[in-house]
Amino acid sequence: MAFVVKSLSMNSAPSNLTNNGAPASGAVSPTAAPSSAVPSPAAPSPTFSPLYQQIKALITQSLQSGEWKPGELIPSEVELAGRFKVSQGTVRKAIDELAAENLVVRKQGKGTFVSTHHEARAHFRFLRLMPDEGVPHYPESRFVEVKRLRAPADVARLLELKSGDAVVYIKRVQLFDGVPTIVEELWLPGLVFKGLTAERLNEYKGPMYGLFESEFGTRMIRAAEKIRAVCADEGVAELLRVDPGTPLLMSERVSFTYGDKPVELRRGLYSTERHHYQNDLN
Amino acid sequence: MAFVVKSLSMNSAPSNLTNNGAPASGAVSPTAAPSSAVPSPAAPSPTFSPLYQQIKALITQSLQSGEWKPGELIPSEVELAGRFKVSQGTVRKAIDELAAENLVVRKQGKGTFVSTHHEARAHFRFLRLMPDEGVPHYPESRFVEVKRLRAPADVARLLELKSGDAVVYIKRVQLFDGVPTIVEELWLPGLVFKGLTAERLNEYKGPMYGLFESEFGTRMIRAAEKIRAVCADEGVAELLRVDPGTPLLMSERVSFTYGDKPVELRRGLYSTERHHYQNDLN
DNA sequence: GAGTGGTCTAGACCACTCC
DNA sequence: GAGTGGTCTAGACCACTCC
Repeated sequence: MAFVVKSLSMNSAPSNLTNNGAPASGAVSPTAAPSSAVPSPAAPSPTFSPLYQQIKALITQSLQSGEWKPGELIPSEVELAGRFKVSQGTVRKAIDELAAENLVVRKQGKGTFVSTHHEARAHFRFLRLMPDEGVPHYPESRFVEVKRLRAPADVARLLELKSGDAVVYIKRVQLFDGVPTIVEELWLPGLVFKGLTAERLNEYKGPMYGLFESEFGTRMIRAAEKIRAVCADEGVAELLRVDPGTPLLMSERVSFTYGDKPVELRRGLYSTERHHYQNDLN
Repeated sequence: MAFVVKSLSMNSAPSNLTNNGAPASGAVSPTAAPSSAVPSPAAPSPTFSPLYQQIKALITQSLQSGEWKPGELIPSEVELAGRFKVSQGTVRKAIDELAAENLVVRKQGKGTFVSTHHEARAHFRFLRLMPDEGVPHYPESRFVEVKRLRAPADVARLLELKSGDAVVYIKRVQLFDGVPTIVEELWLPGLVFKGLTAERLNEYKGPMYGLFESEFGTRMIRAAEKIRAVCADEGVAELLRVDPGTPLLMSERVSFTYGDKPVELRRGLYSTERHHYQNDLN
């Protein structure tokens, strides 16, 4: 891993949790008990945060620090409840939200697992281009260019870097059933993706996010995409084997890891002759 | 309303709820009680459905039937728990899911409200075209054509009608700050949208989904969209005041009401000169 | 102060997986 | 049979709204 995160001791009771909700731990009996024994704090905290949100933040830190790695089983709800000295219900509510955000996956009877990009389930969460006919599948990659350069101003701004900071630049073509369909350029922070080379990319089979997760300790957890229509210029037309002037979808995507930190800028051109961008509005 | 839904009597105890989960109502005391008094059913139901899902279905029926109308307050959790003879926690879990699906909106201290398209919050759930600069706002509509016709085969298929069934056809241009940006065609089932005329559309201010909800008892609750890039033909170019051949986004959207019933087909062409289609991948 | 949704606990039992 | 997440209950108290 390229970065270090101050690790919390998860094994000691977290004495800094603030229970500004319901009955204090251990101070309650099943029959109605006077709660006046517990002195209430001076005033309701202005930065009120429910216990389960605090637990969620602690679990997220363990995910981010790599204490529990992608694909691994995390401790059971009962065990986490014991560690954090809260009820199972509170842990459950924290994990519910993490599952809704796709950070973990629950499997009844087995346990809760850290999400990973190394599974079919995850592949189409970020790739929205679907074939008009036939079964969706993952495209083949051909890398056109991989190099390190200094971030241009617009790239630096979107990645929250300083203009001129080192970035890794990647250009590739993606093919479905041998038909070139996507041309895209990527920019990644040089510091985080030190050692990312064309060789590493060519060796690796499967989505790049799997490689980023396994080899660079960086998990993409959400992305913001802006889409426009453009015409193919000559260079792109050649790569996609279409006529210059053919209309293409243009996507600009910024992907974020933990803490809403942007760690990838991707600009793609999609041929929509035999594919379409699928979106469900819920 | 153009259709009739068999209404459930919500005021009588629903005797057909199946509690195939935990302790039977009223058969449990706080101290460990023998549960053998409750005879277990012959075998675990093959179509196992948790109680809260059954409650959710009952609430959804009340929403669909118009017993609780868009914008209105629904009964409190405590009251619903009493009606359905379940705990507040079970009602809460049912409503949690309905809120996640945007069918209802919870407001702490006030109650739970039926969602409506008559509020700023809802407007941008289906309109994803955002200005490159400035604050998002709702476009002005100019109706080009409104007529009734027989559904072509492709339209009938997507709306789950028979080819030749009556549909309402609408063509309009939408303008942001006076600049024509969207041309779209809509097809609606004739039976449901009886009486929808150019006059009604012109009188109405605000998003069409608000009109559909208030005047035709049909609420759009989700949609599936497919997006492609195309070139403007001469007719569209004139309406959008762009050069013929200009690249445009083409969206085909099918919208669904309760029960996953398709009730609108919309085909739109978007100019992305000063706007972009915004999508967040979570 | 009364009513609403929101949080938290403790405890029981179920569905499912793995041995 | 033991362990996991999933459901359900009852009850307490909190944050927020409205009067």
